[in-house]
Formats: sequence, structure tokens, C-alpha cells
Amino acid sequence: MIKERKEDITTEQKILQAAKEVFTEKGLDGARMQDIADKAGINKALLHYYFRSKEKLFDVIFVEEARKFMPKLVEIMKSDMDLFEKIEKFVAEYISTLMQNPLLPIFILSEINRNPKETLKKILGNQRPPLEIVDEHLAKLAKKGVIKPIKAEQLMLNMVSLCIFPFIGRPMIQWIMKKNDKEFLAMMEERKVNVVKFITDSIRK
Amino acid sequence: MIKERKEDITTEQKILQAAKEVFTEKGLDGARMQDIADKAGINKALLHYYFRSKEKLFDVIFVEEARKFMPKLVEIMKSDMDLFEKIEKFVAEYISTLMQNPLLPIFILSEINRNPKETLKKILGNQRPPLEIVDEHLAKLAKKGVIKPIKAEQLMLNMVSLCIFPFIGRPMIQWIMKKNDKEFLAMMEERKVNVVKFITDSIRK
DNA sequence: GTCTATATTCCGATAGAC
DNA sequence: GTCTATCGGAATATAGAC
Repeated sequence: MIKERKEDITTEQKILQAAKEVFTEKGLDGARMQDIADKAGINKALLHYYFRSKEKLFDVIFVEEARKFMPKLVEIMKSDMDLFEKIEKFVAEYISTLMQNPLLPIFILSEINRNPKETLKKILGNQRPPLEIVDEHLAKLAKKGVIKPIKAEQLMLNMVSLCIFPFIGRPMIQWIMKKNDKEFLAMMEERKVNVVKFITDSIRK
Repeated sequence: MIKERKEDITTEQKILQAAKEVFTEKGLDGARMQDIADKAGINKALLHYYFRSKEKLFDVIFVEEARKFMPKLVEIMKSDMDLFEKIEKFVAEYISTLMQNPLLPIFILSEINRNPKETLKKILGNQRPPLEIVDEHLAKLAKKGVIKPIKAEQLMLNMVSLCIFPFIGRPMIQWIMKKNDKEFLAMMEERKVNVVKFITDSIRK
């Protein structure tokens, strides 16, 4: 933050990396500054030197992770792709993101639940997916007889649910299905196809 | 716990009720004994008198809530109902349960994520849904041409995802869709039908 | 910038009177 | 059983040397 030479960038980076790991795993309340310091290979005082307080450090991590978590539903849905292409693109991309950041959903959604208003204002502001546009789009396709009638709200909620939930329920799912980490990820990889098929089979006429 | 006369049952009850509210809202780490005491209208010392420690009190709440959370997938799936009836029954019953306990999923799944092994052993043991039976069942129906081929694993994961996720993402969903609590619950009520339709439309041939 | 040592705050838990 | 007062530890945060 103050030193600027090449090798020294790494201290702040190391802190951020360590903080990300500890916070995503334990949440704000469960995380310990000591653990973050240990993982970063430095000591507690230095954390405060760089970020003043636990809350401030947490905020940096949180908004960064929240950005990753928010699906690009808006952009994808507004593009001029075919509906079925949109669904395929969204599901595949989003599941890929989550496979690389498996703890993201439970981390973000837990924190939102603990402190909804503040948190949501911070990360969403007034962003909203273009439900009306998608609704028109769906209505048109339904009229043409290409798909069954469905509300954008419901369709998008279903898409998101099918992508995100397995990661939130991951430990339980692995336990019940007796899968190790590798097998779970393989299942998620398969799911990219399965979920798309599940959705399109449902809405297609 | 010690006194047995009628009016006095309420102290322990009051504690349990207060503890349930605070723990489900804040989680183990975020909950404060002081808040529980305040909400129960007693003082901290009395909490310890009744439950010895925060952890012990938490455990009581947790196993009680976990039982509610675990869907009766096993029983329903093993019954001799028609597949589509099973799906309908499961979805409607489960969404009803969650509407009455909206914080249940995020509470249980957060705690599982913080401490997977211990927690899962405690609440699940060796319980597992009869995936093989359902798989056979699904294979038979697929052969008859009633449904498209699908793995039990995927079907059940999809069912559970579609029911649970909206409650986990509730604050975010309400924010994005500009719905108040009443409107959200109305949407979940509608969803009982919508989700069943979504699933059956997908697998039916 | 980085460390050691220490201050400060908070919170779970206990002692002891009633 | 219930309360007030207090202890003791843990965790965040700061002071100050290097």
C-alpha cells in the first residue's frame, strides 16, 4: 500500500489471499485475524497496518467476491442470442465459475442473510435484471408455439436455483451420495449438460 | 428442568424459543448469549443454569431444526405412489415446511459448511435416500416410454434445489424483484404448482 | 514495513446472595 | 430458580522499538 517496489506488492496480496480463504470458509463472525495473519505468514499488527480493522478488510473481500457471484444474467438475457442458446451459455458459464469458487454462494448468501439491507445496497444498488424484456420475449415465443408459457421470474429463479444450490448443499450432498471431491466436481461438470436439458425439456413445446 | 409445576415450564420454553430465533438468524458464531437472554426476558446466568454452555444450548436447537430440514424424501420415494404423485407431494409439503421456517435452510447449511464432518454424522448418521430403488423405478418408466431417461441423483437434486434455493436467496430475490414479505410468500405458494409443472414437463415424454 | 508487547473490549462462564 | 456482580479468556486493536 505504501512501498511500491516489485517484491513488496506481495504483502498486501498475501493478506488479501489469506483473508479471502479464511473469510469464505468461516464467515465474518467465525474468522480470526490471527488465522489470517498465520496464513499470510505475517503477524496481526500488520493486518491493521494495511486495513485498519477486521470489518474494513472483510469489506474488501466481500465486494470482490460478491462481484464474482452475481451472475451476468442481465447481459446474457439482453443479448440477441436465441433463448435456448442463452440458457445454455448462462448455465455452463455460471457452473464453471462456481466450480472454481465453490464456497462463493454460501459465503455471500450467509452474509446477506445476516445483514440484508446494508449488504444488498452495497453490492446491488439498483441493478435489476430486465424481467420485462425477458417476459415479452417469452410471451412472443409462447405465442409462436415454440415454448410453453412461463414467467421470466420463475424461469430465471429456476435456472439460478439449479446452478447454485448444489454448491451450497455440497457437504450434505457428498455425504449422502458418498462422493469425494473429484467425483462431486465431475458430477457438476456433467450437470452443465443435464441442467440445460432439464430446463429446455421443460419449457420447449 | 428442575421445577415441575405448570407455570414454570415456560422458562425453559422461553429460552428455547429465544435461542432458536437468535441462532437461526445469526448462526452459532454471530449469536450472543445476552441477546438470547434479553429475548427470553431473563438474564445470562440463567441460561447457563439451564444449559451449562452456549454450545450445549446450540446443539439442542440445531438437532431439532435439522430434523425439520431433512426432507422426507426417503419415505415418500419408497411409498407406492405414482412417480408424479410423489413429486407433487414432496414439493408441496416441503415448500410448506420452508414457508413456515424460512431461515431453516441457510441456518442448517451454513453450520454444516463450517463443520461438515461432525455435524453430518450427528444429524444424518448413515441415512441415505434409496437412490438405487428410485433409479430402477425411473429406468422402468423410461423403458415404458412414460418419461425420458434421467438419473435419480439428478432428479432428486433438481427437486431439492428448486424447493430450497429461493429461501436461501430470499433477501437477494426480494430485493431484485422488489417484493415485500407477503408477496414473496405468495410467490412461494404459487411455486408449489409451478415447480411441479416445471419438473414433470421436463421428464414426461 | 514489520515486529513484540500491551492495551482494550467483549463475551462466555461462575460465585454467591436472595 | 433467579438475580447481581465479577472473573477469566479470547480477540481486536494500538504503542512503540527496530
